[in-house]
Amino acid sequence: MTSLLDSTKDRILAAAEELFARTGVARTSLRAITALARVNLAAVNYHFGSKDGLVEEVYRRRLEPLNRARLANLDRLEQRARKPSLEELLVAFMSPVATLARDPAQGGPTVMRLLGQTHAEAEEPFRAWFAGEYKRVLERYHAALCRALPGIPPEDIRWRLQFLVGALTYPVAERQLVELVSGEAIDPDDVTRIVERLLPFVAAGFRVAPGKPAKVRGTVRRRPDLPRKR
Amino acid sequence: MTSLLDSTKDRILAAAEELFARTGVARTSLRAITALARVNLAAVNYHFGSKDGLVEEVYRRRLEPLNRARLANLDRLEQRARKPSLEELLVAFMSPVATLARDPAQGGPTVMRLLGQTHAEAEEPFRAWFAGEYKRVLERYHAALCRALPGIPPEDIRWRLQFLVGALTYPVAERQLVELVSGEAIDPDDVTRIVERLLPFVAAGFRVAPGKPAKVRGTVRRRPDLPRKR
DNA sequence: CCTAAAATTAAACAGTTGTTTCAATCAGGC
DNA sequence: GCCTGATTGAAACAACTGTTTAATTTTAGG
Repeated sequence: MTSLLDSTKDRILAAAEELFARTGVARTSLRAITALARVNLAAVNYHFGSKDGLVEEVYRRRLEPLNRARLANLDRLEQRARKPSLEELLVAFMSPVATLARDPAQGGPTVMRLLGQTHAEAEEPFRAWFAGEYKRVLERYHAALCRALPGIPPEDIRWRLQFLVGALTYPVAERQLVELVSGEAIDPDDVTRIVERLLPFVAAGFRVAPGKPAKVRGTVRRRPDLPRKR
Repeated sequence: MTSLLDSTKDRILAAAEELFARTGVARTSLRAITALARVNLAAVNYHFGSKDGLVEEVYRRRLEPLNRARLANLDRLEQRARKPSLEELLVAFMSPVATLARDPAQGGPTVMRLLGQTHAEAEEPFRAWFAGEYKRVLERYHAALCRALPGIPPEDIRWRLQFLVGALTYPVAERQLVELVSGEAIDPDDVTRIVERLLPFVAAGFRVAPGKPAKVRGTVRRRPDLPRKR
């Protein structure tokens, strides 16, 4: 994975990405990173200024191409003659994730767990940048989806976009947990399969008429404080 | 939120939950917790043995009632005469989340971010317990959903359950980010609204015929390494 | 009221964290 | 060759981490 010819900077990025994805940013020390990269400890601060600088670079390296691809796909769909279908829009949004996971040079399967951690991990000011970029993408897709689904209120489409992101991010990022629960091991290349399975699911969800605010009655009963069995 | 009459143990749990949800376990120090709880530093190790012990207790306190409610709801549906509908099953699974978020005594809105962090944060051996409990719940719902949807292959239902969990967890846990992106502030009580909006979405997704393994062509183009503008 | 257990306190522990320093080494242009 | 700037190296820095100690206070039962 880490070629011996790679520069110090590249080796640090690769090692950091690997460890961030595996254990999270907070639990990963610079010493663990530099040891894995076979690089001097001070190299991180020299090349990236600080740990935060490294974190930002690690994430930016993966998120930028992802967002760029999503916007490029949308551009391509919109400059055609006929207006894009729901399925085309969903594929345009989801497929770059599969592509990233398929290409080792762009992070490969590892990058997916990294993406999942983004939401939980991100701290200011990196979070601000991330949210800004992300917002741009979601806004454009929201507009396009509204045109493709004139029958659905824009507010519902906004929520459904969030559902889509959740449904896409979770199984792809939490591979480990999903495997444990489902029993079956997940092939790294199967991010593509996940997207294929997800497509009809969310497409149907986007098209359906939104429910009127019915009451979803809660059902968690309070328990009197029983003596806890240990 | 933290009553002055609460015991030391309760105050620690409340403070820890608050900080874990806000910044994550790894980034939360015992000193930050004990300061917020207005309690001596050593109290954590005295009452919970270790930080890990505290973490486990914090999560267990919220996850146990959630899973218990989900199973109880399912029991109730299954011991009726007619077999439960898809919507009934989905409500049984989702509504406890809304109930927890509505009741401050059971964690209130804060607990939702905590749940979202569970997946990213959990470390062994706590992760093992969590995955085991979770698996039991998902297995039972999987079986029930298969009966309610005899036309859909069990494997697809398993995946769709994962999608459901993702779609439910993400917007509910990442309130902060969702707000930032969508512009509109989210009312804490609106976890109920989220569940209401999510219900028809996932119901339609569960019912639709699974797509055949069509190719979802990737669309992330590699870029030659342009000089990075700084 | 006395006493034994439970709970709280302040202080120190050893280990790890990100960062800095400064000398040593490397690279390429003249 | 030599020199200048970029890079690497080993060591130390202060700040912070979870945990432990031992003395003290509080609590409850006879």
